[in-house]
Amino acid sequence: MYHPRELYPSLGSSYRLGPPQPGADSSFPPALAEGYRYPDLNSPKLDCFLSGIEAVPHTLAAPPPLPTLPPALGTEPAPAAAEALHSLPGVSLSLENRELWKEFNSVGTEMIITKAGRRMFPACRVSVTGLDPEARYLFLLDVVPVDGARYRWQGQRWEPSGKAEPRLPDRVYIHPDSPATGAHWMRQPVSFHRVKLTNSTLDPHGHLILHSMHKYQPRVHLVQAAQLCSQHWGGVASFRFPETMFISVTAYQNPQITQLKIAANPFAKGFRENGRNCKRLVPFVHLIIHSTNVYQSATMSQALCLMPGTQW
DNA sequence: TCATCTACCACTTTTGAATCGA
DNA sequence: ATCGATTCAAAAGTGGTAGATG
Repeated sequence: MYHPRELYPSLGSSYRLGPPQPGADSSFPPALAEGYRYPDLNSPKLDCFLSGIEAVPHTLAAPPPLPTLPPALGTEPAPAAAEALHSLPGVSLSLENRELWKEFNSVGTEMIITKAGRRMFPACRVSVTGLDPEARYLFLLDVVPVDGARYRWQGQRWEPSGKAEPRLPDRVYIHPDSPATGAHWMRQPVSFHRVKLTNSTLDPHGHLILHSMHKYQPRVHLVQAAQLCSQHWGGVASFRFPETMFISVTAYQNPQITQLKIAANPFAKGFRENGRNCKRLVPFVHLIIHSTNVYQSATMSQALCLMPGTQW
């Protein structure tokens, strides 16, 4: 498996999202840095959806609805950080591959969904601090609609094009390490790269079911509990990161997203250079791939925007 | 006619079993 | 007998594309 550090050595090992420390880089506002906690997400509600564990061990029934999310992709300011009613005091989450997400979000992230299930790229990868090293926790991820609209690619940008499809039965992905001790979760970043998205409403594999051409927001939930089916919860905290919003598609609409995926995803190397599959790869992206120095001096989106005479 | 979806392709990475040597 | 390193084939994950679908 790959790691952002391997893809972008210049970015370092993590991207702090917590409130800036004195003297630290203050380019990230605290509200954005903190993620977001949902005030009405509490233990009893989570208890009900965790009772749905059946044949698919890592997929659950619907989580409770959460407060209104920003309606636009990457254009709204981050919500102010809010403490959950039954939160885990002192616990904070940071998005490890935040810079990569920001690159995609600046263009308008799209995620392919297929009948068989498709992984997310970038994947949600988070670091957690403030857990009780001895206590046991569950790490969950779900994806919820951002608004009530269906979207259409209009050649240059995404625009609402009608009412959203009826909301599908929500599913929750449980990180396979769950339950594990706080020490385990804090030891290294927690990756949800195995999460798969599908548009099959009858999906039997436990993938997260989405509508195509709709805008979604991943959420990460942390639950203190000794077992998956525990009836006793020590606390719950939920987080979302605005830069991880995306529009689900069955085929990429924005060519810039295609180029970013090809450039950043190791599995798409076959489309980068040489070989049959490099037809659509533009020259400047070749430059980005082959020259670490070029990428270090400009972000991917900057490079794409600066590409002279490039037709997308 | 058009937008969207599906199946298949070639390519790359990941995974795990088998093998070997210390 | 055990352990770690290496090798290799199969499985899984990519975007592109042609054709199907509504």
